[in-house]
Amino acid sequence: MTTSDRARPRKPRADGERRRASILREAASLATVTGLDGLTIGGLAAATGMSKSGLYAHFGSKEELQLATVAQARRVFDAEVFGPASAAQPGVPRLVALCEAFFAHVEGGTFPGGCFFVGAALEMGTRPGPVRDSIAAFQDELGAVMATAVAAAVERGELSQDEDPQVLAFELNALLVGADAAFVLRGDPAVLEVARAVVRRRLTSPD
Amino acid sequence: MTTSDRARPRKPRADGERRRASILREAASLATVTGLDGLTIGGLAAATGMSKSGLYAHFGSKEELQLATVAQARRVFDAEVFGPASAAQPGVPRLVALCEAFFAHVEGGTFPGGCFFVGAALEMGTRPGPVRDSIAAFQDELGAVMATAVAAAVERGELSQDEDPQVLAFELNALLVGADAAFVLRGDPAVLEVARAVVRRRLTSPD
DNA sequence: CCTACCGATCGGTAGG
DNA sequence: CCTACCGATCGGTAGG
Repeated sequence: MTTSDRARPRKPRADGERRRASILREAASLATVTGLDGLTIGGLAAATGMSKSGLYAHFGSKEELQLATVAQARRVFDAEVFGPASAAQPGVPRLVALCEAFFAHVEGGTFPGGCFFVGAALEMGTRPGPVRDSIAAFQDELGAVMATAVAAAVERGELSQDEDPQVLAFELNALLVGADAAFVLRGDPAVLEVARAVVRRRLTSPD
Repeated sequence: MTTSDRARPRKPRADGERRRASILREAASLATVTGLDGLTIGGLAAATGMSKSGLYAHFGSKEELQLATVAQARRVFDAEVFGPASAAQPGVPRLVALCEAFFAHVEGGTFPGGCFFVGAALEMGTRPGPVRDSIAAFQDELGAVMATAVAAAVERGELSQDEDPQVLAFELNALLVGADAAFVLRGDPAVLEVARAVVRRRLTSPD
């Protein structure tokens, strides 16, 4: 608490924040190709035109960089998937919007390697630590959002009373993961069209 | 074609073949944790008690090692999944057997990182080359096996005439991939039980 | 944020 | 199959 704390109240390191954000956008993209572990300080330095030690000034260690990259990917997912979904009516419309937004997110090429969290889940699943925990926390949230939307749909009579929220959430999640994996491997948007049709039929015809 | 070719017709380098096979079993296991790219000559040497140059004597290059590792994983998948499936009756029984064998393969812990090909598809999808091609070829085969079994089930009247083999094959594949991803991340067999129930319901109740 | 550097490990080779 | 080695790159640090 020095006097200088109040002397310059505006834009404290605003450039540094912007720089950090642009580094993390690059990091999240890179990680969908190389993996979170294959994301290298030197490689990221080259991609951003910085020196390695410049990156260490921002992130301190590789693990901190990985965690910041996961947080960045989460912000992107919020903006491109959760956002559009929460704008839709609760119940089936929200479930459909969530899946459609996911497919658009994957197809739109935000990340070259498809959904960040699908790749990260497979890569980090067997590697205990804070990075894996942050991926698992995201998956828990996604599952909870889906299960909540399913429960709302059941309450509104849009889905059968027999529908188990956890089970249908698993089914839908699997369709997203399966579509992402197939699209990344083939690069063919047709698989996303198939996935869209399956989601719509599953949510709009009788169980 | 020298005389020695016929002088020792039995067990030509049988020890070398056995050694190679045991190296590849270790390589396939390791790769489900580290990834095919994170599979390192030095790391595999340490895991097998060999020197790095000993591995180069067997495989020549890292890419050759990766291709041989994919081939090994394929042999395991044949033995543990395709084998049991082909022993079942064509149609729905074979589809169910294929999925059940897959879940048992994942749950049984053959590989610490779950299904080799799920992780490999996500990892190699954005990295063109012969290794990715071999992964894609496997996925094509799995899809074809499933679509063929669906078509047989439709012909036998076990599934609705409206069922599109390609679409249902995609659905089932997604359930396998989604179950593998969730099981690897959580380590909880309960997700496989959910997946089994979904598969059975999808294949035994009216569409 | 930089240059310059550290020990460790990478894929791969020489020579046996 | 081994030891011994190559240049390149890894994560990270010193000092500015």
